[in-house]
Amino acid sequence: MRELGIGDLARRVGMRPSALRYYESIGLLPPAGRVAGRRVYPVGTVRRIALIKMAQRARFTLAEIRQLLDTTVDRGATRQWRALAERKLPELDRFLQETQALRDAVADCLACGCMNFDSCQLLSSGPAGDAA
Amino acid sequence: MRELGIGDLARRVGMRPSALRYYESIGLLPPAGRVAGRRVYPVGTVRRIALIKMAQRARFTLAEIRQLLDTTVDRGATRQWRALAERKLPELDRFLQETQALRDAVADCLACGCMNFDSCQLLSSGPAGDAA
DNA sequence: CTCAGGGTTCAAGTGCGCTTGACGTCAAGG
DNA sequence: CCTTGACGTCAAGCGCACTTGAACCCTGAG
Repeated sequence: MRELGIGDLARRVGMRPSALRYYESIGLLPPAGRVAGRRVYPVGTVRRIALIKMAQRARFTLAEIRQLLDTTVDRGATRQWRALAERKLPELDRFLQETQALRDAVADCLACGCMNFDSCQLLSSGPAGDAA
Repeated sequence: MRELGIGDLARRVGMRPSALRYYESIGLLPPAGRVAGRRVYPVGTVRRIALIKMAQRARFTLAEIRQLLDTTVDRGATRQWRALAERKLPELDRFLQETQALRDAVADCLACGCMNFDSCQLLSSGPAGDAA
């Protein structure tokens, strides 16, 4: 079975058909082929959706993900994809750093013996530079 | 100046007053003191908001953040805060791992010479375990 | 005194990421 | 033949995190 109906696909990727239709509607998935009016997806779609979910977990919006993936889909866009990926990398790194900082803050806080996160001494200095 | 009006506070933390009122309405900020009907905030609120933003950047919902912080605010809740923090730590770690994985995937992909993220060979094996 | 510039409340609106509902079509099975 | 069930479309709804608008009040500078 090299093609999947929307229900099958949805089950495979753990989403609802409505979500897949929605993705198509916003151009995140290419228009599915039709057989008797019904959508049929090549199995590769499973992988594409896995990528989407991956990027989503990293806080990319669907619009961003569409850019990441859509710079694609036909030939030629390699250059564009690379440009975008290179742009995204530092963003990801920055985000990772921030999150790591929070993680460490929580961990330190636990180790520090303070009463709670809000009142922790360790955090008084660091986390978010004030914006005055 | 040990107390701030809502406008001042908003400016300091780079948000709009409406957001601060909203935070209060959902219990994320304790009810501000009032002077002639107007909210006044102790300067410490700046720090609290910095923490909120920090946690937000790490994808905590405001409801979760409220829990993280509210286990607080009066005495006694230390135990609770610790329990919650300990619960959150692994979540954070998991999230960090996933994000790191995405970052690496993008980086590898750039290095791999593939046409785009979607078609990258390197990713064919790894990212999201299928759910069939 | 006046009035501009904040502040107050409450209800409704916004954008994102979907879901749900109403209604319709079609193919397969009893 | 008729029903069942999965699929189709389209519009509306939902939860989150806020913003905006309408209507009102207060303070203080000119």
